[in-house]
Amino acid sequence: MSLRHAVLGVLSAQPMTGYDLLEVFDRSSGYVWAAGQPQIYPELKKMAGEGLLTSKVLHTGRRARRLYAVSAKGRDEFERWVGDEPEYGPERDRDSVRLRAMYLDIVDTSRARKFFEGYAAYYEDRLSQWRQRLENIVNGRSPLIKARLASRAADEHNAIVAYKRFALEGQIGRAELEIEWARNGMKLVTQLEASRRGKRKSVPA
Amino acid sequence: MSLRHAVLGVLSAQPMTGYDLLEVFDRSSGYVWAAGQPQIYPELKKMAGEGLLTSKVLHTGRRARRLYAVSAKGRDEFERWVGDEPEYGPERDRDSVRLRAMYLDIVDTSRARKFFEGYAAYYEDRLSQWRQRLENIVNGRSPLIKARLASRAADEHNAIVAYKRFALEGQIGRAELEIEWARNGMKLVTQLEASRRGKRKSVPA
DNA sequence: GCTGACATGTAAACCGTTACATGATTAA
DNA sequence: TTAATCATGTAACGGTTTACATGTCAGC
Repeated sequence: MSLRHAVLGVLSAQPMTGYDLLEVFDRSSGYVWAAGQPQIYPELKKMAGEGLLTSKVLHTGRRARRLYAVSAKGRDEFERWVGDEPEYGPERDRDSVRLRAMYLDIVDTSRARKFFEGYAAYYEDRLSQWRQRLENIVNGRSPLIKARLASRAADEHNAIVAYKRFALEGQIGRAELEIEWARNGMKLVTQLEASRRGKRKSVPA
Repeated sequence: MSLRHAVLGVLSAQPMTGYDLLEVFDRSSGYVWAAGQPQIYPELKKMAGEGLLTSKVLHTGRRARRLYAVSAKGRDEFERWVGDEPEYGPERDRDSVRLRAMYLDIVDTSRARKFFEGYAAYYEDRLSQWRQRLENIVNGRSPLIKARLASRAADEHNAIVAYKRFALEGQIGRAELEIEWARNGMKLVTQLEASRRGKRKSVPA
């Protein structure tokens, strides 16, 4: 149930519409929480209903848009959540990639190699996204970080940037590790191919 | 929807009851997929209904137990799944810990430190579980790996063990990385505490 | 007039979690 | 006899995904 906290985190920098939030939660944004459109709109409505958000309709040129902002209650709830001990749910102990990797012996080596290539490609993509986001945060070019810093005291700026940077460095480190794992996986496939060939040669001789 | 594939993977080593599977999918087993009891039993029933598993009731001494085994159809489905290109769903781009870490500036430093300590403790626990499982697999002491090797040709044993080992080494590497990240987080908290104290001292002077 | 970005939603299905529920067997 | 382990389930709820659905506005 972190979607609402992710929403509170983003909106605490700046009021936004559902459409704006969709962009932030898009997988390619480099943010650490992904969510689709059929999740965002109902959640915003629900949160407004619970008093965590306030909203008003804007009529600026284009079609009417609803702008959401964090209420005092929302700020409290977010602070409570960040400070609370996280519970480590079972979803952290579920990894379909590692699960698959355990059984690659039952498919041929070309499939196994493709599997690792795809995994590396996936994390290379994440890596570039996260690196870009990190850069935009440390050099203050991201509109969101700009708005956030503007709303906070100058002596807090250091910590605000430091934690965001640190979280993204964690993502980057993980991505690098997974890419390395995948590369080692490709090497393993090659080794297994060689040892199999070796055996086949020696048996018929 | 990997629970069924996790089940097929485990049962492909050896037929088992739901209760046995629960032990394997328990978070402390060091297996790479966690699932609870209200998930396992209905899923087994469903899979048997779809012809992926066969089952028979055992009356050996204790209370009647239902033993499940992978059918030919189940074996095919599992092979298909392992060989298929995985789709990388949005759940891979969701990390409530990193999300929280981004906003630690709004809580006091003792909370932030506790957060990182808890995260390190969590992965230290995982680490010891995975290391133990890895050891049991490479030295062939795990009953599951024994059964699996017994059911397969000798020239396949090498690859079977190698992939399982490699997957677990991936989990271990990730755990080590996360522990290091958490330790660096604690250092960051200390640094931020120091720089804040420094500022407070200099301002009233 | 059409395409693409803007902007917001609903419905059904699926997966997973928490809580509830039951009963047999074995060892202390 | 009582607690722990064995053994199997159901009900209600909550979160996520896929597919469906609608309409505006700007630029080509």
